[in-house]
Amino acid sequence: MAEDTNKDISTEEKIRTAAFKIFQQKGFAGTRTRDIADEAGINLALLNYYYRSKEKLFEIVMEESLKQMFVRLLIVLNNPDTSISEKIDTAVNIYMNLLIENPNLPLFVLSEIQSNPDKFKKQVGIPNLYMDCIGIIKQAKTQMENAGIRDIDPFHIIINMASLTIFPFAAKPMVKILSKKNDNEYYQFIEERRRLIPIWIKSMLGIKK
Amino acid sequence: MAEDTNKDISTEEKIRTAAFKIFQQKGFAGTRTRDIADEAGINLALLNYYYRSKEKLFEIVMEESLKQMFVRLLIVLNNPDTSISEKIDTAVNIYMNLLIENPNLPLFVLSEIQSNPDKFKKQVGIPNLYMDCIGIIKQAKTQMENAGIRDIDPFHIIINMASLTIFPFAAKPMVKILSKKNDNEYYQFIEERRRLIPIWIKSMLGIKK
DNA sequence: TTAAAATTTAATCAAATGATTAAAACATTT
DNA sequence: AAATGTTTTAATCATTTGATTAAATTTTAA
Repeated sequence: MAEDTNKDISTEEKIRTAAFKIFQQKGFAGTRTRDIADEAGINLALLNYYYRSKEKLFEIVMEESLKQMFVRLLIVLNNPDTSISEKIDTAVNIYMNLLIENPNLPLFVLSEIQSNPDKFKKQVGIPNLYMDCIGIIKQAKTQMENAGIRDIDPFHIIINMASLTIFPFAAKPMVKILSKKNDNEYYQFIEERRRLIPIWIKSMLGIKK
Repeated sequence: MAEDTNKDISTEEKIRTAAFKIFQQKGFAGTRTRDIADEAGINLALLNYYYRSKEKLFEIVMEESLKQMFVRLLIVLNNPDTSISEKIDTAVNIYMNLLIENPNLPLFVLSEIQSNPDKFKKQVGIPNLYMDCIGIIKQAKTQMENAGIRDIDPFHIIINMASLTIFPFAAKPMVKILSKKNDNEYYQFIEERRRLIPIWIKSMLGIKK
């Protein structure tokens, strides 16, 4: 049962917020609508009154989660006025901020796709992403050639940035256990990475500064 | 329903194999014991006859999955007769092999821990891992100092290797969609990474060869 | 071959869970 | 205030699902 603050927050919004929290934590199959109702502090029937079904509510959470995963990033990467180096700095920073606020987000999205691959083939938003990605890759390629950067598929670089940034969040409990770090130390470790990842990526590319 | 081959494979083993496949794909909550029974081609009651409960069977799968995730790696990293450079090469290779055979393994382990963190705090095997990890870090530190490698927490390097290697598998469907690769092209991409990741890691460390 | 043990099956149970319903409480409009 | 529309509640339904049972079948041992 969540705290009963803020009467001014609508029931609909309370359910939405609770659904984000519980779905991202437990996944679709592991979430009971009663968990969401409890977390939101509302009667179970209200969930179906406002959102019709568990599936419908889940779709809203998933669609918004997918957007969060990509929208900010694509804006940065699509900006034609920034150099590769600047793109790397900004992209890592905004991703770090996103993940610090939503640590469960990537594992939620990825494992829902894994457990039900067909369902997400046609997921809204994804088709557009491909076109954007093509553009970025092309732009990166020419920029990299112009800067005399050693020949490498730019898609590897995007995956490397995502890997180095996202994985430590996806593996948070594992990382904490293996390194015997408490929450503060873990986030200190993350902040070190915020500084280091752009350096690493650039050293991979052979960029000096 | 799976193929009914090999009468010589015991029912117990058929259930075990099916449980690995389904649990790793769908997770604990998303798996119905009937799914496992169907996949194994056996009567549902046999699952409980041999393994007593869904939980018991899951624990076996999870324990073995955790072992797979670490055992091979720790043997490589703990070998005191190899240089950092050799350790990196071997570790990436064995992990790639593991992941190509079990692409769903990392996401399964990580998301089960995420959805039920308390349950795995005391998981067998994990406590020993910490001690091993300490040893590796220490050895790496002295080796890195001796080799004049720039000062960096060796734990970052371990996390970087894991990130660059594991993430593209955890995000396989995403990677395939975003890059419009079919399965062959995806695995070609993975094989490129098998070659590139050790190079990248070494370039992060300032190792030339 | 026969008796005992192990394995397998079909049928069923009980609890969990997504969803609905009808009535109650509350808010808004006239 | 009365009527009307909206939101909330408690109770209940129907399905799914993990587990059990008792009988049937197969295997093993004597």
